[in-house]
Amino acid sequence: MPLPSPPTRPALRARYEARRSEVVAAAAELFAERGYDGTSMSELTATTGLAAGGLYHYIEGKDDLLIAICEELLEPLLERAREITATGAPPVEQLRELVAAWVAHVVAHRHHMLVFTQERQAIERQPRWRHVRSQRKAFEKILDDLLARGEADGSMTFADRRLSLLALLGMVNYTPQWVRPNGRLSAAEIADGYCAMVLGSRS
Amino acid sequence: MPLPSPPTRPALRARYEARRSEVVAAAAELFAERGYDGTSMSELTATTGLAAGGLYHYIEGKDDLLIAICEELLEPLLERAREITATGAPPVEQLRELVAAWVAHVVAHRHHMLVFTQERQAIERQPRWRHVRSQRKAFEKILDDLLARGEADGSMTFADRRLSLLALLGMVNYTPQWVRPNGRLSAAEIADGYCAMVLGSRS
DNA sequence: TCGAAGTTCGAAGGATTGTTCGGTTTTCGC
DNA sequence: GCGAAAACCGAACAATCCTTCGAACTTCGA
Repeated sequence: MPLPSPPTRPALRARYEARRSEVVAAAAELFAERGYDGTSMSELTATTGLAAGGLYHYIEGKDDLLIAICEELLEPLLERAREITATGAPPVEQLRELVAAWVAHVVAHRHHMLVFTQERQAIERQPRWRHVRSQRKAFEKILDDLLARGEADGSMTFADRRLSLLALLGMVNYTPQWVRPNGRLSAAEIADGYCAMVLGSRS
Repeated sequence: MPLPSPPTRPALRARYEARRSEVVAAAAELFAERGYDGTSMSELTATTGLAAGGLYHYIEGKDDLLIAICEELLEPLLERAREITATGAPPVEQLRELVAAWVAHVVAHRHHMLVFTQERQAIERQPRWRHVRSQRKAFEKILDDLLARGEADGSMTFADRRLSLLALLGMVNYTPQWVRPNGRLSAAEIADGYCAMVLGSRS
């Protein structure tokens, strides 16, 4: 079952998708602030300017928004990660590049990320959540493989590689909870700091 | 407004508190699994065995449970942190001790911790949430002061002390999302790994 | 054993929520 | 400018959900 009424005329398709993305962005901001279950559809109609009926022109339901937020967040990140690991650069350089892109992405899409990390239970009770899960798993595997290659060629040393991976995930996932736009540290500085801790601070 | 009917007879007080704590524990497990707003009171009556009316004998309302979970989690942790920092031991040793106690606490109370970290929005919309906030702030200040003392006496080195603090918070807060009872790593091993990363892995 | 305090029940109420649907207005292609 | 597709409205619906309340049952102290 696709969207309630996706336009068939190609010329209108772009406008439709843009408007839908606006709705998803508004939902991300609201969900990040009040929580998924804590946000009512009437709050969403208020911030989008659309009435109830108009809103459902762009989404299948409230669940749909949650999945859309996660996919909008994970898809470009996963693609960038695959680009970086395909360069053939040394593992340490790849890691620095990947963490930099990752942190920048997380900071730029704070609201999406907050929903992704804070609404795990709400996401997991959706029927379509398995796709989100597979995307997250794929990203974590890219990271783990990268650390494994660095460990194998001796350019990285870990007391416990899996723990270092989990620690890195923890640091980055926590970032949107404290980072502010125009904050003291840039995304690149934050990423550098994280890499230093994971790699043992021997630059 | 205290609880609906706290028993005045001292002999019954203990039984009452114990039963209440059971209810809070059951709520913590449910909230951790399904989310606060995603859990209905009827699910709570099902797992506690109490009917609706009996349940409200021990709690003021659903909000009360959320606050109780946070306080049961933070109070003993904060007390332990104060004990450790009052010993006068060298900062590095105090940090190792504190992180070990912290991780052990987080692992032992996974469900409470998951509610505390995942239901931030639900907590912040409660009227009584300021007490929880002050306890969290107090704990973070203890940690920050400890790092500051270590930096001051030269026993610790940070590229950016605040970033190291936030990274540590991220690692530990993320732990309950992946840790399993009887998992591969003990709480002490996890804590050691975290300390090594924050302190620069020069043991 | 008696009376009171404590505990539990479960149906009912009041409020909110996500979603639908018929109709109206706007926009686009020709 | 005409007709159809698209966009939008908003009242109404069905389903939950949290909480209350009066009554019944159990336990304790004397």
